[in-house]
Amino acid sequence: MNGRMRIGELTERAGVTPRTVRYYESIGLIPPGEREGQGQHYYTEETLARLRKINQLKKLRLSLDEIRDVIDLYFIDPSGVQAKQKVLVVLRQHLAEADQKIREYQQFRAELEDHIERFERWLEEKKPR
Amino acid sequence: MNGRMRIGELTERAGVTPRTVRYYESIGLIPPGEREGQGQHYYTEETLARLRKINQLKKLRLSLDEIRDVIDLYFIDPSGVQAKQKVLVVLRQHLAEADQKIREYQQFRAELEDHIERFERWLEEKKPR
DNA sequence: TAAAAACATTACGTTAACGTTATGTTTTGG
DNA sequence: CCAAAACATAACGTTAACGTAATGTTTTTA
Repeated sequence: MNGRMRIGELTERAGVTPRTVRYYESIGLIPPGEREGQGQHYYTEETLARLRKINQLKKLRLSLDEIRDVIDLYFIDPSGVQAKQKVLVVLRQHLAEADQKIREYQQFRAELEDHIERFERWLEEKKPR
Repeated sequence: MNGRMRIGELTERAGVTPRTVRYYESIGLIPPGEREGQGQHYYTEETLARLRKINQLKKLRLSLDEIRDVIDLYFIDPSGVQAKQKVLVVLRQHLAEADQKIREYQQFRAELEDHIERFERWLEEKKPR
């Protein structure tokens, strides 16, 4: 009933797979589950909370790298102000990148139309029979 | 002089690296250079022409897979009509995909702005000093 | 107490088109 | 003829976030 759980409960409650938990441990996104000697790992409610926060941030399309840069703030400063300020910076970057991508694709699109027209004209000229 | 050359001349004239030539050979984009017994490979003018045509198609942003589907036509049908017709189909697909990408990024962009606004308002409310 | 769950660990696979060592062989120029 | 180019081959690296075996151990349950 308390906050001590094995990976099965953790993953079920967090909505992730064991593979994901272990991967996050391996990259330092969440603390490694404690273990008694060898054998299985035990996790806490705080780790569960971390996983849920990570999932929220993933929905905002933050990468795991970006999440790692802000996740601790959520637990150091419970008000969430500092974390959200930092996330906001990232979101603005993403916005700029999205704008850039849109411009690139529009540019590519224009070139494509140009090529297509050229091809069509070339084929028209070749085929007047 | 004639059309018999080793990889050095081939790559220099085609504007690619030896690695690229060997990679293309390995995926069947160009015929393997002939060799006498063991040792070095010799290439022909036609292979050079193929490489140049491949480069042209790459400028149109065709993938190597897509190029493989059309490259032979350029040498089977010297008029180029069939090849260009096939390329045209690919270009139109790319156009559709570009449009799709643009829509996706615009959607993402809109969501981002939404999130950003939310964050800004949340931070405003928290900080009324 | 023995079989069934659950868990742990290792490692390959996923996309595209080569770049970059590392090492060994062949050809060429003086 | 020998050193310097040029060439050949094999194999790892590159991006992100895990999925998916394969195999072995621990915990739970009947």
